[in-house]
Amino acid sequence: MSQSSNKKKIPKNTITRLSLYLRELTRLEQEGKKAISSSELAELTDLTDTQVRKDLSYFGQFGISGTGYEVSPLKEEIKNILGKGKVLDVILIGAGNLGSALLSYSGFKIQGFNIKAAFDIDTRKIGQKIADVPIHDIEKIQDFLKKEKLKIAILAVSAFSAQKITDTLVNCGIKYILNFAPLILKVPDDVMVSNVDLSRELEIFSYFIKSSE
Amino acid sequence: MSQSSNKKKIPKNTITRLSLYLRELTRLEQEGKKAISSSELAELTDLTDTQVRKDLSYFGQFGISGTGYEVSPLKEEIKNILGKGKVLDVILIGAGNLGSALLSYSGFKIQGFNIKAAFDIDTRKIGQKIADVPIHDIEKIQDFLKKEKLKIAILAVSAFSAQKITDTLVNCGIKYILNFAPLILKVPDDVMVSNVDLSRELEIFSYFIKSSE
DNA sequence: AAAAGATTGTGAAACTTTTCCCAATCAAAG
DNA sequence: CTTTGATTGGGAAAAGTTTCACAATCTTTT
Repeated sequence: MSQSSNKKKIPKNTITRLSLYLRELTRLEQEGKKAISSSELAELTDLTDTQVRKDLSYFGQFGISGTGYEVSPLKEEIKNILGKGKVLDVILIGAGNLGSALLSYSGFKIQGFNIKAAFDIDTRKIGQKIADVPIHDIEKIQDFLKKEKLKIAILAVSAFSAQKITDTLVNCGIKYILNFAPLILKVPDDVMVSNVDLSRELEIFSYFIKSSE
Repeated sequence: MSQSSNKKKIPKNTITRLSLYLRELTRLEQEGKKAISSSELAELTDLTDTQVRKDLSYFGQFGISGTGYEVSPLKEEIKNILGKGKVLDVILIGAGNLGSALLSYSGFKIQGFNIKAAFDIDTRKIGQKIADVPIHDIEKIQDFLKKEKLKIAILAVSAFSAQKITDTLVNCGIKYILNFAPLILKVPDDVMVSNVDLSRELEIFSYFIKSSE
């Protein structure tokens, strides 16, 4: 991705942590809390106060010396930084076990992501709906993306078919892929892939168990 | 003095990448490939040749100058480093949408992880089986863990109940938690938590979309 | 109105991870 | 058996990230 920047370089994990701050601030706002210090926010997110302040400092000065940060305004700032002003439409490829669970997962909608349509190869699923999302024939992806200019796809298909589908998606203008298939997708430089590999997470535990024995 | 610990510190991501190498090597072995160079392996994993060599060098010298690495032996070495000699039993808490999908997900078993039992609060599910895994009353976790000495739990419950269940798990000797609930779990220092937050992944995309506009 | 107390924002230092680079090594060819 | 070519392993440099430390700033107290 093109890192257009005359500003300071922002660590990758800062973005991940902003997301964490946003979650806590949203909760705090609901609980009626007005202000919070960096050390309180750090306590809630298992980070350090310096880390919180440094992360925020990449984007501006939001705090008040002696008091801390006002919850609501800071929440809005972070929402803005993360581009969460409007609902983002995404498509889901693969309505199997995992895909179906993702369709039913309310978290996406709560967080402002709308699964506009799902696609599958299974004729028994095509035409049906899961959690109000229609499941289309996977052959129709191209037609669909020609009309709807979406940029994000969630890929919940087998490792076997993932690369072929990815090529199609990239061809149709998809720029961001959340990939659940256990393989490294080959994409052009201007396409961003984030991998969620469930077995890998356990494998890391396995290493630490081994190391502690 | 003289605590001469010769162990170099191993970067956290090195372990994650080992897992990646293992996946590719397993595939390559099946395809009958005998040897591979660091640059070929890098190509397959979207990394650099130096990175591959450096990662492996933390654990020993497995390569042959001029030739590269022998696929099968290297695969075995990494399996060993990751402690994947034997099947690891885990438990799953929460048999809702996501939990059910995880129970049906064949990847865990393929990778040597066995979901020994699932636990839920829903009386309609208790006593049933999903993908051959019995679902027990969540109240029985303590009894179960007293008999079965497992160390890993997968937590697929709501954010609301996650901390309370975590406290119970930690009390019963669980040391590794793969957490799908969108919150930061508070655990003692000797317990390791890995978070999978699906909305957060999309949020990161959202940031980059915003930045590129 | 001044002093005491709390907390931010940020350069600089410390630490971590990745990348560079090349001597050493091994295989294959001449 | 010597040269050529390929490739590793790892020290050192570079790049990236986190932590430290403290002046500046705002609030509260006296």
